[in-house]
Amino acid sequence: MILKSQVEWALHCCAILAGLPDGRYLSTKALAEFHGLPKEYLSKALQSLSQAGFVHTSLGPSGGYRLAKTPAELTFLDIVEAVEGKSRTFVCNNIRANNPCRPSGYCESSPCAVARVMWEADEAWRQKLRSVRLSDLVETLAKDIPADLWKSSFEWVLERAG
Amino acid sequence: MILKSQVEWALHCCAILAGLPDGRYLSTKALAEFHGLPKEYLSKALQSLSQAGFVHTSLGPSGGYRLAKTPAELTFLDIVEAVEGKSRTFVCNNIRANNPCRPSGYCESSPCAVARVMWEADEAWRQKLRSVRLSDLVETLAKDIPADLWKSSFEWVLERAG
DNA sequence: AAAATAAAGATATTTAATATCCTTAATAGA
DNA sequence: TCTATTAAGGATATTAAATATCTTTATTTT
Repeated sequence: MILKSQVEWALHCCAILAGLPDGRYLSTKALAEFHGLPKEYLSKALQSLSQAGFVHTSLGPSGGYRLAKTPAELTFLDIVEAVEGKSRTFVCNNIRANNPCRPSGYCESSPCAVARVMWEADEAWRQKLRSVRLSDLVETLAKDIPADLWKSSFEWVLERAG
Repeated sequence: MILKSQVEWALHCCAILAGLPDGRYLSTKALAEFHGLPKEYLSKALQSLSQAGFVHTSLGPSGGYRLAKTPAELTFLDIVEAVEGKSRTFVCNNIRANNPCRPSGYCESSPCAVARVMWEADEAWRQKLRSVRLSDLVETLAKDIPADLWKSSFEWVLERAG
């Protein structure tokens, strides 16, 4: 069980968009080039963010994406769920219902105990993702690299932002 | 991203094995029949548990599986990891390394900030799974179904246990 | 009018999950 | 000793999901 690589892409793209000045847009092409990703496929991840309402889009030359919310209003969970979907990572097939000793017509009152635990773990995962904001990520990313690389990266981005 | 259904199977099988009297074994055939699962494929999940050292096996007629530890010594995480593997659910492809502004030869000092958060969430998931023991599951399962169904189920199992 | 863009649908390609089948070695019981 | 039954593991097939690529369309800026 491994998350789609699109999750990683979307998080990095949002981090870049977070640094974009108000009113400007960054295209799929620029985001793909900056991260060394396949443009067409990255586009699908960005479409997911758009459908979830986390980015605004603009058409035509100088079009592209910008965040629809402030970086403090966006969490990891928002972005992960936009790309990966909101369904739980454990699916209960209710195999207890196959127990040959069951009276026919017997019906469970509650979800399977196995599923309940797995879903609690899933929720712990989501809770952690919910607790980290995009603004936290940007802050950490900035600390992790030399200031001049940070600066030149945003110059590179701004040259391509419409 | 969804866990293998074998995870669900392994957890239910361990719960049954937890109720098996000392020294007795339950075969793949019986476990598959009890849960309505494909015997050959379930066998692979049980082999994973065996390789991880959580069950003992016995060959020949009246052979099969029994737990290698007490239900209190086995956690959800043990069983999930035996079947699903221990690798993290988020793989970092280090796409920050593709940043065109990077000086060649530049080397990161720490893992990517995106990955660090995703791995913390992964760890929260594991921590929750680590906190629930097989004995807890058995207790809950027993509470969830009528006592007579519980009893007849174990009679069914014991009739087939070598 | 021309060029660039996002969106979305169609279609491959690759990888992982889900099986099934077969052979081998071990073992219990007749 | 013989037979039936078992786990283990390898080989292979099938199905579903992830990863891409290509094309068309509508929109918008210049």
